[in-house]
Amino acid sequence: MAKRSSRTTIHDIAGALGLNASTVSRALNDHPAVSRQTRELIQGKAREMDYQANHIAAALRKGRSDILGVIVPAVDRAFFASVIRGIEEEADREGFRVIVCQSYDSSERERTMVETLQRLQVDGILISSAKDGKNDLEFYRRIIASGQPIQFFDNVPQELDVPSVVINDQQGAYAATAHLIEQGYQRIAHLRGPQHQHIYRDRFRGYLDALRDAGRPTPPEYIVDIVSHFDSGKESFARLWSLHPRPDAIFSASDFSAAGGIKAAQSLGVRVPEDLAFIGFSNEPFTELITPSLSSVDQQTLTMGQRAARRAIDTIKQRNALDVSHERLVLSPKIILRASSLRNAK
Amino acid sequence: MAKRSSRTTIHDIAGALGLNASTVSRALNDHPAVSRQTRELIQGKAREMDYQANHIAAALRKGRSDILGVIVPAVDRAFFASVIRGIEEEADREGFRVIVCQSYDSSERERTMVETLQRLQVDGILISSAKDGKNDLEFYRRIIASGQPIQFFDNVPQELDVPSVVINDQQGAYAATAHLIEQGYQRIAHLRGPQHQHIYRDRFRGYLDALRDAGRPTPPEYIVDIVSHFDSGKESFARLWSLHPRPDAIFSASDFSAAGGIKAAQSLGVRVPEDLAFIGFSNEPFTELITPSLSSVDQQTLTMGQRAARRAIDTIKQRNALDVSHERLVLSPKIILRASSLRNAK
DNA sequence: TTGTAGGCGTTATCAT
DNA sequence: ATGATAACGCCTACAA
Repeated sequence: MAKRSSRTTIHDIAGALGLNASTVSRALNDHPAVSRQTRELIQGKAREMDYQANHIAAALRKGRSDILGVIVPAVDRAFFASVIRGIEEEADREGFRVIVCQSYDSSERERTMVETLQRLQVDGILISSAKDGKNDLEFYRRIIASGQPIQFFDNVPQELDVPSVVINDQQGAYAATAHLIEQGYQRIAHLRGPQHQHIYRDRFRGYLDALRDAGRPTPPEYIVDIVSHFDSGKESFARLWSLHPRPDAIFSASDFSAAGGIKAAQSLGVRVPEDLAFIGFSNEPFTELITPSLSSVDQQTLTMGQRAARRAIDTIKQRNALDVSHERLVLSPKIILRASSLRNAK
Repeated sequence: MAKRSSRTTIHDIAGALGLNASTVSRALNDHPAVSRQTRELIQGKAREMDYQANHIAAALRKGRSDILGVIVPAVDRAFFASVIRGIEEEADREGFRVIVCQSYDSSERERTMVETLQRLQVDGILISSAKDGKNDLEFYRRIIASGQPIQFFDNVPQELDVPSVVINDQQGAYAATAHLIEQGYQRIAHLRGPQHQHIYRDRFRGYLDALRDAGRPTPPEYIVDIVSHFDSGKESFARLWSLHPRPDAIFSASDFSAAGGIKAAQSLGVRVPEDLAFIGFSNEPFTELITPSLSSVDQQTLTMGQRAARRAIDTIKQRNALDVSHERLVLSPKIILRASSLRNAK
């Protein structure tokens, strides 16, 4: 091993000044019990010697790392990128760093990442669980029992009673459907996401409730199963358009499928929203770029990240105090109305 | 302080087994000089006692953390999200963790993040510099001189001779423009990004070169300055469409502006690509969702991340050996042809 | 093959 | 107000 270009340590500074390392440590941490003189002397010398505190050593000693670990399925999905942004903002404010890991929606990988983060001695872990249906509840229970601060958001393993921040999918779906009804649409179809995921079950339920509350029937053929993708929307449109009577509005559990549906409709000369209205879910960035722009349900991603981080940090700091945040925080989504569902828009 | 729910350490295991901590350490690290028997005994006990290695302690001792720090302007831009994914993939393969920080395009914040990462003792730093034009070259030079492995990607501070991975913007712009020429378009305009950023200067140059090589003139009024945004594209279209003769194709340095231009064109009944063709830059995810789908220049983001990480890791591992990676790696972009620029598409 | 001892850089607890 | 000392958990010469 070549000699590491060894950084200056508090001992180096102490040596150069004929002082003790502990004094230097105190001075650098603005400890009150150090004279103004020596503090300034030390801080000056530190700058001069280009001193960089060794966070690792401090973490080892203090038993905390001031790091938050975040696990999401993938950072390149707009939803998670935005939640992470929220987490970062809040963490920053509190002097925490953030490590981001991706599970690629594999529960096994997710568990590996949890262990990795623990080895790194992160102070808290924030997780949006992998959606492969293979979550190991025992694994999570053990973590929680161990006292390790952990905070879920977005997707929470089922039947697990854990602190979490989620949005009310059902409410969002209800609002979206009710909006279509208000606009005067009569036959409202639903592109339904995979029902083994509860977020999609909730969206389906919101759709049903809104129709029921409006006294509308729900012809089963108006409910089409999709996966959240563009092509899925194209196919679904074809299927729905072959029905009699045809639907005149579609609430899609996915923006991507809605966009696919719009494109397929337009290629047949169907006018959106005059002949067929669309509203999606997630408020993906592209929704305002397509023609017509796509109405959607915003999931308050920034807020979700901020809240999740704040709760995690609170838990970390109050390890011994009242444990305030073992509840589930439910955020209200917000429907964003755009051209694809507005009859009177010019 | 309440007693930390103290994790089990190698000493605990050693105690439980009547062995020495160093033996436990060796066994856990598969050191060859430990008998099969004791190794298995120890590893079994470790599992039983739910032992989690303390990465922090090991990092302090070994002087390495196996962590890579990444600084980007913002994780919620598709470009960076994808590069990060590439970095993660490669890092993962090599047993490195990744910490992601955001500069929000503030050079000052970027410097703060660099210092934070150094305090965390990351083994290497990857940066896409903030684009506010306030990069402190001296700051970077000091880091490089200090021997800290650092690797730039995408946006590199000017006049700084550092290891970096970039794409060839000029080449991409050239190819995009040449494609429009090939398709038979005669009067090709350019939505030009802010010229204080070299990526936009390069794109402009590529555009000019392609026209020159094809023997085409370049009427100055066909060059319109934009910022990379939707509305900017709308305005630019209006400006261009008022000219005589009107352009029949537009190469935009930004996908967003191209999308804005398309929307504005369509609202006037202009047909795309028959009356006016468009090609953008960046291959943003939404490009295939809008109507017509938008041709664009793909920036090989995943590859960029992988290469940058690989080079950083190589540097880290070869601290003493031949320093292979102080060069600039230039990736070739790839033009993606879609309906917005294809005359014969159905 | 295993044990001993020292140290990575910092902070907390004594004592002075 | 400052100094001395020990300890955080791990790794690695070196010794046995």
